[in-house]
Amino acid sequence: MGSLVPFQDLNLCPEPPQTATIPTSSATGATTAFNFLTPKIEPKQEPFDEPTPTPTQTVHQQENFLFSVSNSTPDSIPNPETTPPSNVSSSADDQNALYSDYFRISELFRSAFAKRLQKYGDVEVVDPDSRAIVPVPVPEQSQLTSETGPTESSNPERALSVFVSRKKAGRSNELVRVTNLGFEDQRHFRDLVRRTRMIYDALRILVISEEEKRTGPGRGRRARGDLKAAEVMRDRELWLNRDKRIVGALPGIEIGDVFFFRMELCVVGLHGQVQAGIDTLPASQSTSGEPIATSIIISGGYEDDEDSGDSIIYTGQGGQDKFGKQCMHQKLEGGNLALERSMHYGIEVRVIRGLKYENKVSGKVYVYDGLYKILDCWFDVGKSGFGVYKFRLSRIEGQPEMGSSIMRFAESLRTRPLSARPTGYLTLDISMKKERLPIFLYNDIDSDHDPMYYDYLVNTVFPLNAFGHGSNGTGCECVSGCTEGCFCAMKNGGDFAYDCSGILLRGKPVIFECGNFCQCPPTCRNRVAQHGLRNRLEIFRSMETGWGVRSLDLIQAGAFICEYTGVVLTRDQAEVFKMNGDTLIYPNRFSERWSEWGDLSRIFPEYVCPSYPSIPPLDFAMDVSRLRNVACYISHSSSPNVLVQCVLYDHNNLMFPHLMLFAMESIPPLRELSIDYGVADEWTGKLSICN
DNA sequence: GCTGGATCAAACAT
DNA sequence: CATGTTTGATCCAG
Repeated sequence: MGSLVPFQDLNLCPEPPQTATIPTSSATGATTAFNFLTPKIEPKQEPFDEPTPTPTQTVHQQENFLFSVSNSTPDSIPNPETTPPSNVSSSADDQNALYSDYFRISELFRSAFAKRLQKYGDVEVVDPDSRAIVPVPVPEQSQLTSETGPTESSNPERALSVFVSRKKAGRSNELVRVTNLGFEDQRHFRDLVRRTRMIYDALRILVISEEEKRTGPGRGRRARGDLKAAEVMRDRELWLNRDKRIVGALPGIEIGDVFFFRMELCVVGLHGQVQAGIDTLPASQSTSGEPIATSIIISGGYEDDEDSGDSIIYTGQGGQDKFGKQCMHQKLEGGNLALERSMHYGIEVRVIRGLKYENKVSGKVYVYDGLYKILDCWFDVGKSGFGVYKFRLSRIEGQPEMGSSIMRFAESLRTRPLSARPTGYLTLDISMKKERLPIFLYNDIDSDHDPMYYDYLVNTVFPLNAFGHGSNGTGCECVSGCTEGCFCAMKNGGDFAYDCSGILLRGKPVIFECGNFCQCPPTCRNRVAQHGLRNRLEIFRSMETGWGVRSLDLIQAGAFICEYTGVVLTRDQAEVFKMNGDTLIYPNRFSERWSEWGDLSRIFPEYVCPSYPSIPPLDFAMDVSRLRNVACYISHSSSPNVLVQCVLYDHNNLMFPHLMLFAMESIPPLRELSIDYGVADEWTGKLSICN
């Protein structure tokens, strides 16, 4: 173990392609087997060429060499990433207009939601009066209003205040259930939710950092970025699911999704109350004049709750003083009445659990745990001696495992891995203590030990001449840590790339972290990726993706995950290695997901986008044949949850940046990580056809 | 349309 | 760090 193995002896493609099954119906989109112990992609065109547009590529299966990429006519398979939904508009001009507006979420959602549901999904209007669920067609979508946005502001400082207009729209009173979404629609809504949450996070962090800039660091009360971001998005009608009151599952939201703020739940429409635990269609808006409950949050605020996972005894609301002590009897009104009525009509409720989580300084994280039926309702005397309403809820069967129990399980894995999972671990640290946190290797499905046979490479190996290029003495002199406007901040375009807790604010062509030539301490906020792992990772074996990577910790959106390491080869060197059949990575192929992260200018044109210096295209390859790190086992997805960001810190040669991986969304524990390797998307479909 | 009350927040002070 | 305090935003009922 741990010794170098000649590449001839390596079995890089141990699995026949037939066993590399590609999921075709998973709601998470296509996480496919693209890493280096699973089928190898052999590009036909020159590796250093610009990546060809994905719609023109398809993948064919070959006899002994697995797969190859070849060109085909562009019209073969439309790429959902670049092709606007075909059923949304008819004329070419409309298509173009829609495409250019693709990222304007509100319009997209309004049109896509109404029309897509009409075409693919069943929308049922829930009618309590008839005690039946009646399918009805979705009303014709109203004309898109083209708003004239606020006048452009050339001053970035003013950008935030410009966001807020005074237009408000309430929630809809139409009670609806969404079912039978096709794969494409699931993926569409998933991307929509993902983009919405990304905007929310970017805005939230922006508000906090702008406020900090104004008042100075650590002075006064911190701005409530969670509230402000939601307000801005509501004014811009960027909240999801406001035009329909959805009962049951929400399109684009999966069981196990984790949210960091209550307002985030409002923004995506999972739960519309800022503080209240029971969300309802209010009596005043219900056709029957009765309130109907749609979702609840169980968060530990009521002493009479009893939560055993699949079954819950949930206490109604009310009867508490301002400190949360029961001080009077509850009444059968509002949310309590709504839960009773939902039980009466057999309407299921979404359940969200609020959990304390160590990574979060205060407050809670919120996990969507799926749908529950209300079985029973009674009036009881609570622990404090006052009357409370109680509801017995039971989880509907056949749903994926609860996110909250996965989080509990991950917690036990972190502390006592061997007692939580006695068998299956091949090693409890494949990095052999080279990383600052151990990386588990786990396989409970076959006898493959392959990752054990490589030396672990914690830092990328650069060519010697990488350090020769103008790298002498260019650093800051901030002895007590970098501040706004310092030398290193200017190198990054005036702003640091990270917030104070190391969250990536905004993707850039390259980030200049402080390094050897800087006077600042290791704790400087401009040093993030160079410090290595912050989350405990695990390489695991799966039926779907061969080897994959997941985290035992909850990863916050924008957080650093790990570096993608290897031995950097120049173009000439790569030619030689390629002939050896070595496994090479071509960084210029990675899809540039960093450009999406934190970029508000696509949504808010008045938000002035700082201009970045152009950097030379990535013109190197990386050898991972013998030395590699955990990143090499991350699977490919065309709708990934991890992005690649170039970072420099130990040298200043723009030709050879570090490839650093950051989370594109909140990633729950034990959910597989994925990168967009930039390979053709269609081979997902092709492979499933071939198989 | 306005207003006030209720509400299983979130951040900070103690 | 558990508990209290402060500042909130939204929704709904009247």
